[in-house]
Amino acid sequence: MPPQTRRMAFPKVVIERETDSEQSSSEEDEADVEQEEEEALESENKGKVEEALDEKKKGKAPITISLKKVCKVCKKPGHEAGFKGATYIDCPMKPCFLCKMPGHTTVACPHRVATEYGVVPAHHKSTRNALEYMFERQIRPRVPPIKPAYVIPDQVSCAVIRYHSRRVTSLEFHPTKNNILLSGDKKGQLGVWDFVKVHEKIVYGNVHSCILNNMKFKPASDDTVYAASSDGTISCTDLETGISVSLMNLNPDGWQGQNSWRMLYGMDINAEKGAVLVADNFGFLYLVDTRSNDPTGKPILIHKKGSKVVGLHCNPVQPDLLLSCGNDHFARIWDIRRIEAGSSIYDLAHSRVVNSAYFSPVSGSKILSTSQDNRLRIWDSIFGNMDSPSREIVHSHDFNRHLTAFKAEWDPRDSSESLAVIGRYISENYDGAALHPIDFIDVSTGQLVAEVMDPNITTISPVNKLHPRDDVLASGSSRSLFIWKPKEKCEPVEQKDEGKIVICAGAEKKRNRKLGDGSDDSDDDKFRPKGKNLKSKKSALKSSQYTIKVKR
DNA sequence: AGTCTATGCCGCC
DNA sequence: TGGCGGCCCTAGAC
Repeated sequence: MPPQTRRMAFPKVVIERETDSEQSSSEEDEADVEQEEEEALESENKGKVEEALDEKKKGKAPITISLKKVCKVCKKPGHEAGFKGATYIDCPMKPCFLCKMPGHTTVACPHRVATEYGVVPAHHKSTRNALEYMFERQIRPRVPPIKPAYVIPDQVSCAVIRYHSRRVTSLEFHPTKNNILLSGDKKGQLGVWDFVKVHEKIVYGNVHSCILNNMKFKPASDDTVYAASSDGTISCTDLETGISVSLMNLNPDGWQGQNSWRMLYGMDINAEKGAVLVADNFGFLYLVDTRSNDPTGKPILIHKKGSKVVGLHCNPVQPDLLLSCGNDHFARIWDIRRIEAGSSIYDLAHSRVVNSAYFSPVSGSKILSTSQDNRLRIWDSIFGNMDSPSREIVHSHDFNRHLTAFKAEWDPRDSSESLAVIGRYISENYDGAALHPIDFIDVSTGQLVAEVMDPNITTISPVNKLHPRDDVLASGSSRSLFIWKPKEKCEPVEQKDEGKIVICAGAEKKRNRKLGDGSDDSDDDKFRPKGKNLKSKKSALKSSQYTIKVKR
């Protein structure tokens, strides 16, 4: 149908109509709808129309009003993208949102249909070098041959605590007190929560003035924690007293503009050397002696100059091996005994920003990296070649703003070093609710072992930490914290052909995508799941039968 | 219910 | 090489 002109009395108002009749998806009487639209438009645009007439008198161009349905994503007519209920319809003009390849949409993406499809098999190259020789001799014997059964925390244990006023950026379990979880937020506050006593929590508000990016306990000192922040300082906080001292301040002269303001992101501790290692947003690494609180040597450029170094990790077996990752699309391995700009042992290339990279927790022989290109990568120094990843697993965690960066983390208790946990960005339509699961992935096969979700948790959970000693998962989602435990008191877990379990608490109710918050805005304790239908912790726990459903 | 926004990276010019 | 606009499912405050 060609564009029509309406109402000859207003000759220069051009209405463009939907031309693609195939797209008429609705059973409604379209003529009526269009009639209404026309009337509405007419009255709405009367002013404009008069203007148009005036302008016409002055000899100006006519106004064109489009009634075409236009895709919100690509702005082109003929199709629509966006949520239909709880299912997101991709724009066919864009590459797949999940794997980034053209030719299909997310719904049809082979990686979504079966995650193992996206796994690149391991290389079996036999190149030898000093690092591999060391791993073979010292570490290989420690790698257990048998993979134990996974214990997946699957049930929200003590619901929600919401004491942070901004989104959660960092979580850490206490090294000896099993019930204590530390949390840091975008505002720089440090929370200490006893998640068994639930109501016992402390929030230290003066530790940092902006984003608390990383924290680590001081070795052999249970109640002292270091934290690195975008305010450019390293803090050392006594958890009992809340007294915090600054180990280093990279912005002693205060704000001199964003070109000079230094922010600290990656941090780890080398216990042997008694050093805190931190890295900034300009590509530099700093070593600080924990006894003297003085920097050791000069800052060292370890990533592209001017780029953010977001992660540092010392090898659990060989603490002199340092792993760094950052915005220059690389993760790099260093020997801190001989570290200088350009002296990296390996440069692990990624196609986009690397959110995190961690050595495996037991042998330290594998590396798990999370990149903004929607892929998890496994780099295996024993069976693989560090020139390329031994596994690439397509997984939705690409989001560039508003959320804390997703980081895949190893299960610290999995001696086979194959289980990883990471939150998922893309939602799953679960009984009409769009939920964002927390994924447990067997990185040795690429299989999704479990997707953990709860209808009360409608927000994305980018921050996840598995307990080093218990079957507990802590999640940070927006401003809230969640503690998950295994479903011991519930029905036995059904397991069907794929072995892919959807774990869900109180999922009987159908809900809309937007559940709403249902809470006031105070920063008081909110020991309850979110959601309008659940007003209190008591009623929430009562109403939840914590059934398990198996996804086919 | 609608509007606004804090903000990070990427690609374009 | 730098500045600027644009984003695919944000979350929460007004």
